[in-house]
Amino acid sequence: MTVKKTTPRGTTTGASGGGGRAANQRADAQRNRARILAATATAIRKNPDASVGDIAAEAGMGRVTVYGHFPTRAELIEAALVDSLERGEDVLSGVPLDGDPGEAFRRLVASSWVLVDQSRALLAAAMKELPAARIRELHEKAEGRMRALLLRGQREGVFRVDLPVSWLLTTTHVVMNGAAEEVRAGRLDADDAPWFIEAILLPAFAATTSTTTIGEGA
Amino acid sequence: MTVKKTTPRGTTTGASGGGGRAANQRADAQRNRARILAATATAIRKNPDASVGDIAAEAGMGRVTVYGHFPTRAELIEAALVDSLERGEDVLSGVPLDGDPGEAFRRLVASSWVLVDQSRALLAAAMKELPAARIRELHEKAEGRMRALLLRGQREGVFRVDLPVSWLLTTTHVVMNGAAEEVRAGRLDADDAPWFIEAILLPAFAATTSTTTIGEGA
DNA sequence: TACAACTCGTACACCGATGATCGAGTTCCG
DNA sequence: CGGAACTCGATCATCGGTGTACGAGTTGTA
Repeated sequence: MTVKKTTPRGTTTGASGGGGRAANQRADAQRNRARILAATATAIRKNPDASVGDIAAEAGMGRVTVYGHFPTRAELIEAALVDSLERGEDVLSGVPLDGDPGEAFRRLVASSWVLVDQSRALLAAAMKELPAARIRELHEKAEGRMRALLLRGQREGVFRVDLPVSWLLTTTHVVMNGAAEEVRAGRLDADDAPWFIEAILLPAFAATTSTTTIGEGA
Repeated sequence: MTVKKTTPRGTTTGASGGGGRAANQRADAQRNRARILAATATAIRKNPDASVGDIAAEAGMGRVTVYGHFPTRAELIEAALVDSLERGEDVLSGVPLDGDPGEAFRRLVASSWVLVDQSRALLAAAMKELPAARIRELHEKAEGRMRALLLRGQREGVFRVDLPVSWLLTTTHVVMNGAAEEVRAGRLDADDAPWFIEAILLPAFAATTSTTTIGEGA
């Protein structure tokens, strides 16, 4: 009777309850787990649908070893996304959101931009592998923060109220992603991106004070 | 010695020179070709990476028949995109672009929106299959039109000049795509979309009346 | 009407990715 | 130090998609 050899411990550990991190793993196993997660992010960034083999190569280890940590490709992608999002939370939670909504928005966008640029490929990959509900669930916190800020801006008369917050939110996402794409394509310098994004979003979201609209319909 | 049976005639007909359309095809073959193209669009819309089998099923015909018209999956996707783009050209070329740039832009966006909504999935699929250069080449005409309009708007002082036209163009694309995505997700009514798009883009692109540009180079 | 064009189904070879298994080597950790 | 945990490479079965081949049936067109 031979005992199971491969498969460390952690993987996703049941998960059910709270975020019970890796229980009793050996130190180097944890290190490898981290390396796999990092490799996943970069591999996916290079090629949106990289295989587990590609990822393993990127991490500099055997394909089976990766399977030892994550039973399926889907769980691997999810873990990588979760990791990336958690890391992002650490940054975003430090951004002060009080004071002028416009200024706060600007700060939040500047910080978010970097994160979006890093993990959007991962997110795209995850969208193919995971149910949409799970994706939304993971974004909940970051999205809630931005939504709350936009809402406050509306209440204080700084942001326009003739458009629903959901659309402002979508626009924000979309413009940031567009900037990321332009950077990736080499058509935009990464350092200029935050300014380009602000330059679009701030006037677009500004409360219509003295009707600076161009065409003016209705 | 049996003669080749399958494979109609047309496919892409050498192509080299001009756009020599289907030469001597039987009437029903042409009809089927059109059906395949349409099915490709709808199938891809349902599932971004639908197989040739899926497409054939959508068209209500055998998989081999599809291969009879298009030798490879890539050529099928390309043909579908070309067809979709040509159809779009017919619409877009009818939009009057003279007069106030803001108004013209609004008209162009409204017309483009529908087309984007219809063929963006196809475009996404094509991006995975075709070289980026080919994609750009196919968009050349539509993109050129929009670019020229934006440029005129800048020259006439209606659109801001502190951002490059390329970025305005990207923003336009991205916002329209975002709207399409929201519609697909059921979070936005298709009829409202054009207004939502304008509402964002027009103030975002408007010339900064009080010239307080922040970055302002050169 | 008769031929050629076209369609259809089945079947096959090929490829790449997934996920499991085994056996042996290596490394951590008590 | 010694056993357990972990890594590694090779191998295998499986699955799904692509593209090809054949043979027979069906339909447009001269």
